[in-house]
Amino acid sequence: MAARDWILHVDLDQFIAAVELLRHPELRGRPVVVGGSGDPTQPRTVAATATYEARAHGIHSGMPLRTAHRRCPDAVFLPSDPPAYEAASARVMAVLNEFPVRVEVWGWDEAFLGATTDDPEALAADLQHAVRTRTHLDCSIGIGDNKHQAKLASGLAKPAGIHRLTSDNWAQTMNDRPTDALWGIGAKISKKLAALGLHTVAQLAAADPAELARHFGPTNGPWYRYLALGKGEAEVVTTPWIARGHSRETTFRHDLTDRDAIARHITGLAEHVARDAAEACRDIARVSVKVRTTPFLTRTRQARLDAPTTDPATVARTALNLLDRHDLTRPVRLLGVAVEYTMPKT
DNA sequence: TCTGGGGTCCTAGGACCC
DNA sequence: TCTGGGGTCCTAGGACCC
Repeated sequence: MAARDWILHVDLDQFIAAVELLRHPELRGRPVVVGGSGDPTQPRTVAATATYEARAHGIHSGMPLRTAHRRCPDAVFLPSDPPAYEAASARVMAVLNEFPVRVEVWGWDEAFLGATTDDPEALAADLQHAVRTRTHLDCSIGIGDNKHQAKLASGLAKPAGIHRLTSDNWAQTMNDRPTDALWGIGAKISKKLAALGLHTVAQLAAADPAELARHFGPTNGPWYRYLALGKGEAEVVTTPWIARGHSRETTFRHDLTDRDAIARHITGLAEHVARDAAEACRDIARVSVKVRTTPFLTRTRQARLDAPTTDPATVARTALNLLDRHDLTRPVRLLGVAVEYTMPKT
Protein backbone atom coordinates (compact mmCIF):
# COMPACT_ATOMS: atom_id res chain seq x y z
CA MET A 1 0.00 0.00 0.00
CA ALA A 2 1.29 3.45 -0.90
CA ALA A 3 2.04 6.01 1.79
CA ARG A 4 -0.48 8.83 2.20
CA ASP A 5 -1.40 11.53 4.71
CA TRP A 6 -3.38 10.70 7.83
CA ILE A 7 -4.61 12.57 10.86
CA LEU A 8 -4.17 10.79 14.19
CA HIS A 9 -5.84 11.87 17.41
CA VAL A 10 -4.05 10.81 20.57
CA ASP A 11 -6.28 10.88 23.64
CA LEU A 12 -4.85 9.98 27.03
CA ASP A 13 -7.21 7.64 28.87
CA GLN A 14 -8.63 9.04 32.10
CA PHE A 15 -5.68 11.39 32.11
CA ILE A 16 -6.05 13.14 35.46
CA ALA A 17 -7.08 9.97 37.27
CA ALA A 18 -4.24 8.05 35.63
CA VAL A 19 -1.67 10.59 36.80
CA GLU A 20 -3.07 10.41 40.32
CA LEU A 21 -2.96 6.60 40.29
CA LEU A 22 0.72 6.72 39.37
CA ARG A 23 1.32 8.69 42.55
CA HIS A 24 -1.06 6.55 44.61
CA PRO A 25 -0.70 3.02 43.22
CA GLU A 26 -2.45 1.59 46.27
CA LEU A 27 -5.71 3.17 45.01
CA ARG A 28 -5.73 1.16 41.78
CA GLY A 29 -9.02 -0.69 41.39
CA ARG A 30 -10.85 1.60 43.79
CA PRO A 31 -13.38 4.29 42.90
CA VAL A 32 -11.42 7.55 42.78
CA VAL A 33 -12.78 11.04 42.18
CA VAL A 34 -10.52 14.05 41.58
CA GLY A 35 -11.66 17.62 42.02
CA GLY A 36 -11.44 20.82 44.00
CA SER A 37 -9.54 20.52 47.24
CA GLY A 38 -10.55 16.88 47.52
CA ASP A 39 -13.11 17.51 50.23
CA PRO A 40 -16.38 15.86 49.16
CA THR A 41 -18.39 17.88 51.67
CA GLN A 42 -17.48 21.20 50.02
CA PRO A 43 -20.41 22.66 48.14
CA ARG A 44 -19.99 24.27 44.71
CA THR A 45 -17.14 21.98 43.75
CA VAL A 46 -17.33 19.50 40.89
CA ALA A 47 -15.40 16.40 39.85
CA ALA A 48 -12.63 16.94 37.31
CA THR A 49 -12.62 13.23 36.55
CA ALA A 50 -13.67 9.87 37.93
CA THR A 51 -12.12 6.43 37.45
CA TYR A 52 -14.04 3.64 35.74
CA GLU A 53 -14.70 2.14 39.17
CA ALA A 54 -16.27 5.45 40.28
CA ARG A 55 -18.23 5.73 37.05
CA ALA A 56 -19.80 2.39 37.83
CA HIS A 57 -21.54 4.23 40.69
CA GLY A 58 -22.94 6.81 38.27
CA ILE A 59 -20.24 9.38 39.00
CA HIS A 60 -18.95 11.48 36.11
CA SER A 61 -16.85 14.57 35.57
CA GLY A 62 -18.73 17.77 36.20
CA MET A 63 -20.82 16.18 38.92
CA PRO A 64 -20.87 18.05 42.25
CA LEU A 65 -18.53 16.34 44.71
CA ARG A 66 -21.27 16.18 47.30
CA THR A 67 -23.47 14.26 44.88
CA ALA A 68 -20.60 11.93 44.05
CA HIS A 69 -19.99 11.39 47.76
CA ARG A 70 -23.64 10.53 48.28
CA ARG A 71 -23.56 8.06 45.39
CA CYS A 72 -20.41 6.37 46.57
CA PRO A 73 -19.38 7.12 50.16
CA ASP A 74 -16.47 4.68 49.82
CA ALA A 75 -14.89 6.56 46.94
CA VAL A 76 -11.51 8.17 47.46
CA PHE A 77 -11.55 11.92 46.84
CA LEU A 78 -8.31 13.57 45.77
CA PRO A 79 -7.51 17.26 45.29
CA SER A 80 -6.88 18.55 41.81
CA ASP A 81 -3.19 19.31 41.14
CA PRO A 82 -2.88 21.17 37.81
CA PRO A 83 0.95 21.55 37.89
CA ALA A 84 1.32 17.77 38.11
CA TYR A 85 -0.97 17.28 35.10
CA GLU A 86 0.90 19.97 33.21
CA ALA A 87 4.18 18.17 33.83
CA ALA A 88 2.81 14.75 32.86
CA SER A 89 1.29 16.23 29.72
CA ALA A 90 4.62 17.77 28.71
CA ARG A 91 6.32 14.38 29.05
CA VAL A 92 3.73 12.77 26.77
CA MET A 93 3.96 15.51 24.15
CA ALA A 94 7.75 15.18 24.18
CA VAL A 95 7.41 11.47 23.38
CA LEU A 96 5.02 12.21 20.49
CA ASN A 97 7.44 14.81 19.14
CA GLU A 98 10.18 12.22 18.81
CA PHE A 99 8.21 10.51 16.05
CA PRO A 100 8.29 11.63 12.40
CA VAL A 101 4.93 13.35 12.76
CA ARG A 102 3.61 16.90 13.03
CA VAL A 103 2.15 17.45 16.50
CA GLU A 104 -0.64 19.89 17.35
CA VAL A 105 -1.17 19.93 21.10
CA TRP A 106 -4.85 20.23 21.98
CA GLY A 107 -4.99 20.66 25.74
CA TRP A 108 -3.43 18.56 28.48
CA ASP A 109 -4.52 15.15 27.33
CA GLU A 110 -4.93 15.39 23.58
CA ALA A 111 -2.96 15.97 20.42
CA PHE A 112 -3.57 15.80 16.71
CA LEU A 113 -0.80 14.30 14.63
CA GLY A 114 -0.20 14.69 10.93
CA ALA A 115 1.56 11.68 9.50
CA THR A 116 2.54 10.28 6.13
CA THR A 117 2.62 6.50 6.22
CA ASP A 118 1.37 3.36 4.51
CA ASP A 119 0.42 1.78 7.83
CA PRO A 120 -1.23 4.19 10.30
CA GLU A 121 -2.22 1.36 12.65
CA ALA A 122 1.41 0.31 13.02
CA LEU A 123 2.40 3.92 13.70
CA ALA A 124 -0.38 4.23 16.29
CA ALA A 125 0.76 1.04 18.01
CA ASP A 126 4.33 2.35 18.13
CA LEU A 127 3.11 5.62 19.60
CA GLN A 128 1.04 3.85 22.24
CA HIS A 129 3.95 1.62 23.17
CA ALA A 130 6.35 4.55 23.48
CA VAL A 131 3.93 6.61 25.58
CA ARG A 132 3.23 3.67 27.85
CA THR A 133 6.88 2.73 28.27
CA ARG A 134 8.09 6.26 28.93
CA THR A 135 5.20 7.73 30.94
CA HIS A 136 3.22 4.71 32.18
CA LEU A 137 0.10 6.29 30.70
CA ASP A 138 -2.36 4.67 28.30
CA CYS A 139 -3.76 6.44 25.30
CA SER A 140 -6.38 5.74 22.67
CA ILE A 141 -5.58 6.65 19.10
CA GLY A 142 -8.02 7.54 16.38
CA ILE A 143 -7.08 7.51 12.71
CA GLY A 144 -8.93 9.64 10.19
CA ASP A 145 -8.81 11.72 7.03
CA ASN A 146 -9.44 14.83 9.10
CA LYS A 147 -9.47 15.99 12.73
CA HIS A 148 -13.18 15.40 13.20
CA GLN A 149 -12.96 11.78 12.09
CA ALA A 150 -9.78 11.16 14.06
CA LYS A 151 -11.29 12.70 17.19
CA LEU A 152 -14.40 10.52 17.04
CA ALA A 153 -12.25 7.50 16.21
CA SER A 154 -10.18 7.90 19.37
CA GLY A 155 -13.43 7.87 21.33
CA LEU A 156 -14.37 4.61 19.64
CA ALA A 157 -10.91 3.24 20.43
CA LYS A 158 -11.22 3.61 24.21
CA PRO A 159 -9.79 2.23 26.33
CA ALA A 160 -6.22 2.05 25.05
CA GLY A 161 -7.21 0.96 21.57
CA ILE A 162 -6.78 2.04 17.96
CA HIS A 163 -9.66 2.80 15.62
CA ARG A 164 -9.83 4.00 12.05
CA LEU A 165 -12.74 6.22 10.94
CA THR A 166 -12.39 7.60 7.44
CA SER A 167 -14.71 8.64 4.66
CA ASP A 168 -14.80 4.95 3.63
CA ASN A 169 -16.56 3.75 6.79
CA TRP A 170 -18.03 7.03 8.04
CA ALA A 171 -21.62 6.43 6.98
CA GLN A 172 -21.61 2.82 8.14
CA THR A 173 -20.24 3.83 11.56
CA MET A 174 -22.02 7.12 12.18
CA ASN A 175 -25.30 7.24 10.27
CA ASP A 176 -27.51 5.74 12.97
CA ARG A 177 -25.93 7.66 15.86
CA PRO A 178 -27.60 10.71 17.45
CA THR A 179 -26.42 14.11 16.21
CA ASP A 180 -24.66 14.92 19.47
CA ALA A 181 -22.18 12.15 18.69
CA LEU A 182 -20.59 14.69 16.36
CA TRP A 183 -17.73 16.85 17.65
CA GLY A 184 -19.24 20.32 17.91
CA ILE A 185 -22.88 19.40 18.41
CA GLY A 186 -23.92 19.30 22.05
CA ALA A 187 -27.13 18.76 23.97
CA LYS A 188 -28.79 22.07 23.05
CA ILE A 189 -28.24 21.94 19.31
CA SER A 190 -29.05 18.25 19.23
CA LYS A 191 -32.42 18.99 20.84
CA LYS A 192 -33.16 21.78 18.38
CA LEU A 193 -32.26 19.50 15.49
CA ALA A 194 -34.55 16.80 16.89
CA ALA A 195 -37.37 19.35 16.97
CA LEU A 196 -36.83 19.72 13.22
CA GLY A 197 -37.09 15.97 12.80
CA LEU A 198 -33.33 15.51 12.52
CA HIS A 199 -32.43 12.83 15.05
CA THR A 200 -29.58 10.93 13.46
CA VAL A 201 -26.33 11.80 11.72
CA ALA A 202 -27.76 10.44 8.46
CA GLN A 203 -30.82 12.68 8.73
CA LEU A 204 -28.66 15.74 9.41
CA ALA A 205 -26.38 14.87 6.50
CA ALA A 206 -29.40 14.80 4.18
CA ALA A 207 -30.89 18.05 5.53
CA ASP A 208 -31.29 21.19 3.42
CA PRO A 209 -28.37 23.58 4.14
CA ALA A 210 -30.57 26.64 3.51
CA GLU A 211 -33.10 25.35 6.01
CA LEU A 212 -30.34 24.77 8.57
CA ALA A 213 -28.98 28.26 7.92
CA ARG A 214 -32.37 29.75 8.66
CA HIS A 215 -32.51 28.03 12.04
CA PHE A 216 -28.88 28.17 13.13
CA GLY A 217 -27.29 31.02 11.22
CA PRO A 218 -25.33 31.23 7.98
CA THR A 219 -22.15 29.69 9.35
CA ASN A 220 -23.37 27.23 11.96
CA GLY A 221 -26.31 25.71 10.07
CA PRO A 222 -24.40 24.48 7.03
CA TRP A 223 -21.48 23.55 9.26
CA TYR A 224 -23.59 21.06 11.22
CA ARG A 225 -24.46 19.27 7.99
CA TYR A 226 -20.81 19.35 7.03
CA LEU A 227 -19.98 17.60 10.32
CA ALA A 228 -22.67 14.97 9.68
CA LEU A 229 -21.03 14.21 6.34
CA GLY A 230 -17.80 13.41 8.21
CA LYS A 231 -15.93 16.42 6.94
CA GLY A 232 -13.62 18.60 8.97
CA GLU A 233 -10.33 20.42 9.27
CA ALA A 234 -7.43 18.38 7.96
CA GLU A 235 -4.56 20.75 8.58
CA VAL A 236 -2.29 20.14 11.56
CA VAL A 237 -0.90 23.41 12.90
CA THR A 238 2.39 23.01 14.71
CA THR A 239 2.99 26.68 15.48
CA PRO A 240 2.07 27.54 19.08
CA TRP A 241 -1.47 28.79 19.62
CA ILE A 242 -1.83 32.51 20.26
CA ALA A 243 -4.47 33.01 22.94
CA ARG A 244 -7.36 35.33 22.11
CA GLY A 245 -7.95 36.25 25.69
CA HIS A 246 -7.65 35.28 29.31
CA SER A 247 -9.86 35.21 32.37
CA ARG A 248 -10.03 34.54 36.10
CA GLU A 249 -13.17 33.79 38.03
CA THR A 250 -14.21 32.70 41.51
CA THR A 251 -17.26 30.87 42.74
CA PHE A 252 -17.76 31.68 46.39
CA ARG A 253 -18.53 29.02 48.93
CA HIS A 254 -20.91 31.54 50.48
CA ASP A 255 -22.62 34.24 48.45
CA LEU A 256 -21.27 37.78 48.65
CA THR A 257 -23.72 40.51 49.52
CA ASP A 258 -21.41 43.26 50.74
CA ARG A 259 -20.80 45.77 47.99
CA ASP A 260 -17.27 46.64 49.22
CA ALA A 261 -16.27 42.99 49.40
CA ILE A 262 -17.53 42.50 45.84
CA ALA A 263 -15.55 45.52 44.64
CA ARG A 264 -12.42 44.33 46.42
CA HIS A 265 -12.69 40.92 44.79
CA ILE A 266 -13.18 42.40 41.32
CA THR A 267 -10.11 44.58 41.87
CA GLY A 268 -8.08 41.55 42.85
CA LEU A 269 -9.22 39.54 39.81
CA ALA A 270 -8.55 42.46 37.47
CA GLU A 271 -5.04 42.98 38.80
CA HIS A 272 -4.41 39.25 38.58
CA VAL A 273 -5.46 39.11 34.94
CA ALA A 274 -3.38 42.20 34.15
CA ARG A 275 -0.29 40.61 35.69
CA ASP A 276 -0.96 37.40 33.72
CA ALA A 277 -1.12 39.47 30.53
CA ALA A 278 2.12 41.26 31.31
CA GLU A 279 3.79 37.93 32.02
CA ALA A 280 2.59 36.60 28.67
CA CYS A 281 3.75 39.83 26.96
CA ARG A 282 0.24 40.50 25.70
CA ASP A 283 -1.71 43.78 25.63
CA ILE A 284 -5.29 43.99 26.82
CA ALA A 285 -7.77 45.58 24.44
CA ARG A 286 -11.07 44.82 26.15
CA VAL A 287 -12.26 44.04 29.67
CA SER A 288 -15.35 42.11 30.71
CA VAL A 289 -16.88 41.60 34.15
CA LYS A 290 -19.03 38.57 34.87
CA VAL A 291 -21.46 38.37 37.78
CA ARG A 292 -23.47 35.28 38.65
CA THR A 293 -26.19 35.81 41.21
CA THR A 294 -28.70 33.51 42.83
CA PRO A 295 -30.49 31.75 41.28
CA PHE A 296 -27.63 31.00 38.89
CA LEU A 297 -28.24 34.02 36.70
CA THR A 298 -25.13 35.09 34.78
CA ARG A 299 -24.58 38.54 33.28
CA THR A 300 -21.57 40.16 31.61
CA ARG A 301 -20.64 43.77 30.95
CA GLN A 302 -17.70 44.65 28.74
CA ALA A 303 -15.86 47.66 27.42
CA ARG A 304 -13.03 48.43 25.06
CA LEU A 305 -10.04 50.23 26.56
CA ASP A 306 -9.02 53.59 25.12
CA ALA A 307 -5.61 52.11 24.46
CA PRO A 308 -4.17 48.61 24.90
CA THR A 309 -2.41 48.13 28.24
CA THR A 310 -1.25 45.69 30.89
CA ASP A 311 -1.48 48.29 33.66
CA PRO A 312 -3.24 46.66 36.65
CA ALA A 313 -4.67 49.98 37.87
CA THR A 314 -6.23 50.74 34.49
CA VAL A 315 -7.73 47.28 34.18
CA ALA A 316 -9.02 47.40 37.77
CA ARG A 317 -10.57 50.83 37.26
CA THR A 318 -12.29 49.68 34.07
CA ALA A 319 -13.54 46.54 35.81
CA LEU A 320 -15.00 48.57 38.68
CA ASN A 321 -16.80 50.82 36.19
CA LEU A 322 -18.26 47.72 34.57
CA LEU A 323 -19.25 46.38 37.97
CA ASP A 324 -21.26 49.59 38.47
CA ARG A 325 -23.31 48.64 35.43
CA HIS A 326 -24.36 45.36 37.04
CA ASP A 327 -27.43 44.85 39.16
CA LEU A 328 -26.03 43.77 42.53
CA THR A 329 -29.25 43.53 44.47
CA ARG A 330 -29.12 39.72 44.57
CA PRO A 331 -26.52 37.63 46.42
CA VAL A 332 -23.43 37.07 44.27
CA ARG A 333 -22.11 33.52 43.85
CA LEU A 334 -19.50 34.16 41.16
CA LEU A 335 -17.33 37.05 40.04
CA GLY A 336 -15.08 37.00 37.00
CA VAL A 337 -12.84 39.28 34.99
CA ALA A 338 -12.01 38.40 31.40
CA VAL A 339 -9.86 40.26 28.92
CA GLU A 340 -9.40 40.17 25.19
CA TYR A 341 -5.86 40.59 23.90
CA THR A 342 -4.72 42.58 20.93
CA MET A 343 -3.61 40.11 18.29
CA PRO A 344 -0.04 40.43 17.02
CA LYS A 345 0.18 41.54 13.42
CA THR A 346 1.03 38.56 11.27
C1' DT B 1 -27.02 17.20 39.59
C1' DC B 2 -28.12 23.12 43.20
C1' DT B 3 -24.73 23.30 39.02
C1' DG B 4 -15.98 24.73 38.49
C1' DG B 5 -12.68 27.18 35.67
C1' DG B 6 -10.67 28.35 31.41
C1' DG B 7 -11.11 28.81 26.78
C1' DT B 8 -13.13 29.60 21.46
C1' DC B 9 -16.38 31.07 18.07
C1' DC B 10 -20.93 32.70 16.33
C1' DT B 11 -25.25 35.49 16.33
C1' DA B 12 -28.37 39.28 16.76
C1' DG B 13 -29.55 43.85 17.52
C1' DG B 14 -28.44 48.60 17.83
C1' DA B 15 -25.48 52.60 16.83
C1' DC B 16 -23.44 55.16 13.53
C1' DC B 17 -21.97 56.57 9.03
C1' DC B 18 -22.31 57.50 4.10
C1' DT C 1 -40.47 63.96 6.45
C1' DC C 2 -42.66 58.99 8.10
C1' DT C 3 -38.21 57.00 5.47
C1' DG C 4 -33.59 53.36 1.62
C1' DG C 5 -29.65 50.39 1.74
C1' DG C 6 -25.18 48.88 2.87
C1' DG C 7 -21.14 48.54 5.81
C1' DT C 8 -18.87 48.28 10.19
C1' DC C 9 -18.31 48.35 14.99
C1' DC C 10 -19.89 47.38 19.59
C1' DT C 11 -22.22 44.71 23.07
C1' DA C 12 -24.52 40.78 25.35
C1' DG C 13 -25.49 36.27 25.26
C1' DG C 14 -25.32 31.45 23.82
C1' DA C 15 -23.21 27.14 22.54
C1' DC C 16 -19.48 24.19 22.49
C1' DC C 17 -15.10 22.04 24.16
C1' DC C 18 -11.66 20.12 27.73
